[in-house]
Amino acid sequence: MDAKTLCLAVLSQGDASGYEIRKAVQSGPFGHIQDIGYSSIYPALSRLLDDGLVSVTEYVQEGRPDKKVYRLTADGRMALLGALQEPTEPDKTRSDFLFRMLFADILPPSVVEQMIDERLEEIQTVIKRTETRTKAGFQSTGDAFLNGFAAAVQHAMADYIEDNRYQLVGSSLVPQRAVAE
Amino acid sequence: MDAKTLCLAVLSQGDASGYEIRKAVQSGPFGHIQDIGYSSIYPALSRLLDDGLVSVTEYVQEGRPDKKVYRLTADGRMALLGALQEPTEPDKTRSDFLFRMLFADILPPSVVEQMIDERLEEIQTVIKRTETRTKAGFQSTGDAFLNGFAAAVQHAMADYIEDNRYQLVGSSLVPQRAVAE
DNA sequence: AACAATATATATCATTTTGAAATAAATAAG
DNA sequence: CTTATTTATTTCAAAATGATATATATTGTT
Repeated sequence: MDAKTLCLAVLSQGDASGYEIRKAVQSGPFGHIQDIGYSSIYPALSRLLDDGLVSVTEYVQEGRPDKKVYRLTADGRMALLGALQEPTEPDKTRSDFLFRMLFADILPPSVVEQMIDERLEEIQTVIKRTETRTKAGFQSTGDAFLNGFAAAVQHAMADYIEDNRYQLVGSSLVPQRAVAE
Repeated sequence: MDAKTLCLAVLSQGDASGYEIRKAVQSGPFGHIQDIGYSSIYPALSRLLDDGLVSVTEYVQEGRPDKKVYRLTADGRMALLGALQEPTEPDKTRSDFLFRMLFADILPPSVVEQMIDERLEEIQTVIKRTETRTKAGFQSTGDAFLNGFAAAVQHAMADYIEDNRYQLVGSSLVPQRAVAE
């Protein structure tokens, strides 16, 4: 999703500043499937404001920039509804980890081992996060669905990696020291 | 991975033109985890050429632009090796489908149904592609690992969606016409 | 108590990436 | 015979990314 739609989506769950939108995306249900930085959020909010899809209230603060809290307008709500019904593009995954595994043959086994261990830890972290969220309860059906989805996929990944890592490291053609001979 | 590294990676498996690099990424093992368009490839190749990481041979053709076939240089091979050992950033998924499922409550059930069916079909397509690739054999250990990984994850996703779709559609709070009042 | 780290909050900039279109002919499919 | 696909590169506007700047309150650590 583009930054504008993502902002609309977050705002549909409650008013928020740009800063808070970021937090919501990072730690909320969107976290598994989207990422966004300030440099996308703030321009997006400006354009949404120009287009009348959000309104803003400025809270003067001392010590930090004034907080601008955005709220979805009726038009904004319609725009979100519209965007949600546009054709979906296929899911995409970017995996630095798998990219490297493609070259496991030419990497030192110890490096491959470490990458695998790190990836497994990452997965465990995500799994724990989904469990925490499950215990905390869900705001919507979709939220629950997504959390379960994430858990299922993460488990499948961890299982596969654990069951097949030996293929990558066991068969390496480049033992750590043999080359020098 | 950035476009340059991805080009180096493809070229490490054999010489190729920009056009062929795209094809290789689309249909090869990279396909599951990377995507790249011409508008990223060609500038990347230019920069790699400037940096001496690839060399080029131009084949004059009639009827279509001259074909420029790129080849990894020794420096290029080293650069790839280096890039592969840089710290990996966490995997990322972008899912238009899941994004929409978060809002299943406020979408017409028929629309949600259709999105789910389409997504399941997409998954089946990917599964078939992995099966084809499995039968065709693999170029490397990593290739086999990745194919199996993709298969495992796709199956997990399909299973989860099939087992839990009723949650999304059964419980819709917004029957198709109620909003207008 | 002093100090470091993190959280709050927005803005901006250069670099990359993306998606689309322009161009043009050969080849495959119907 | 006509249409669709494949081959092949280039270019452009729009969007996203990552980093940095700014400045203070709050929390955590020794």
